[in-house]
Amino acid sequence: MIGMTVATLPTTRRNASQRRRAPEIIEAAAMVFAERGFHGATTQDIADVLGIRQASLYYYFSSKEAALELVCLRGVEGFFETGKAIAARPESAQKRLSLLISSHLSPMLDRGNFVKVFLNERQHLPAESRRRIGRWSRGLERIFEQVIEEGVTAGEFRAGLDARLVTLAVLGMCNAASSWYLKENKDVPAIASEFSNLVIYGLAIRPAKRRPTRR
Amino acid sequence: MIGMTVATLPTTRRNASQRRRAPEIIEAAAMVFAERGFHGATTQDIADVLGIRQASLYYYFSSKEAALELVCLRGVEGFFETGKAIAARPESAQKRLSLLISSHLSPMLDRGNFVKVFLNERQHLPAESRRRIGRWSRGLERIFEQVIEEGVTAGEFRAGLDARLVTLAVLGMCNAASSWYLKENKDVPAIASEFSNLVIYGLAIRPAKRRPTRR
DNA sequence: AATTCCATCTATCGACCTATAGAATAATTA
DNA sequence: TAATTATTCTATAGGTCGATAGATGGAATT
Repeated sequence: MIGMTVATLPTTRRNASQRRRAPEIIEAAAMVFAERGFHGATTQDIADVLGIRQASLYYYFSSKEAALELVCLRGVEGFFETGKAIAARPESAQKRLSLLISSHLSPMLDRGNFVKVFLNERQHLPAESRRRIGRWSRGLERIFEQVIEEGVTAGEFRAGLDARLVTLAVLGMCNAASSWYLKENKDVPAIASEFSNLVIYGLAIRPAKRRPTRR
Repeated sequence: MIGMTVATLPTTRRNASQRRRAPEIIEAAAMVFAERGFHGATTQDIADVLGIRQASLYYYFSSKEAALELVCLRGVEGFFETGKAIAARPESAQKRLSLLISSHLSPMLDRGNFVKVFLNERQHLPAESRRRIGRWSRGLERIFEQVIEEGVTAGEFRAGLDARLVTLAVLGMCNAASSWYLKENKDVPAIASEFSNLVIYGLAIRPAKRRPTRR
């Protein structure tokens, strides 16, 4: 359309990544939203982090809500896919649940703010994108739930447990980490290991009855 | 005190509860804050719930932040005291931890919105009241942590577990319930029972090794 | 060198929201 | 019933914030 010479796109068309600073801008938004919450944060706050003017942000996103959506998308991305891959492995339910816990915790290392914003602020997304993103997280819940049920039918886990409640317990436990892992001095593998032990032993069939160590 | 006959306060001084609707107003605030978050909610939203004018609210609280503080106070009240009482009982650590979990979950029945607001919105309190309220919740964490440590030294729980991480796991698990217990169709005793089992079995010393049921 | 494009800037509008002042009404007490 | 007190109202000030329009300067392209 513009600047065409002869054929289609003969010259080294500058189709290179437009908005080069986009990742930096969205990271700043994640940081500010994580710290103050979506409604508590102002676009001015984001601009301050970047050292640019408030209005300049609108070159990178069309609205504050759009920025939230970008942050939330990076906050969920990968969770469902890796979860699905782990659930499909040919290993014991114990092993798979343990891996699910690890992989659920690991994104906190490199994109903790994104995950935190997704967890706490997704309710403020406009209806449409909220539903879209909500599907991902319900999908992930189903993955956990199913592995737990498989563990029960395989005889690895206690019969009679409520897989739904256990799922909510495990996810609640893991997700809470996003709110304290910066303050506490614990590294992700240590957290994953402690949580896995708690859950795996907690669900396991107890081999023999034994009265609580008196004395 | 009230209804004295002769001496001080000759007439039936109307020292009765001023601001009669105060509990109703603060409940409406809790509901709105729980639903939209502190900054996402407007005083108009609260007034709409009550069917009064926005400005009339200021007869009941001096600022929106003051309303948040009132809600948060009811959201934490009792947790620390009952926790302390349970921890002091002369029972096994298992039993006490189990009771701590139950009692931590039960306020969701009658004041779920207050608890939810405390958990999610306390960060937006003015610095002073945030610190004051923060002390309560750190106190509660210490109670859990100590009971867990006592369980280890008593030989009820696995040696080598990280009591701090387990505390954060248990509280994360329980607190998450405030965000889903209305949607999920689970009653509080069922949740408490499932969570207790998970945690108590998860921490318990396993009586015997047993390889995962192959086939 | 001229042109086009990218990124950021200045300036500002309009909407929304908290909080105050003071009038008006309802309830209670003397 | 009159006086007093409690509650809600109207009106609006004052501030903040998101978003738009259009200008500016620099970099890349031709």
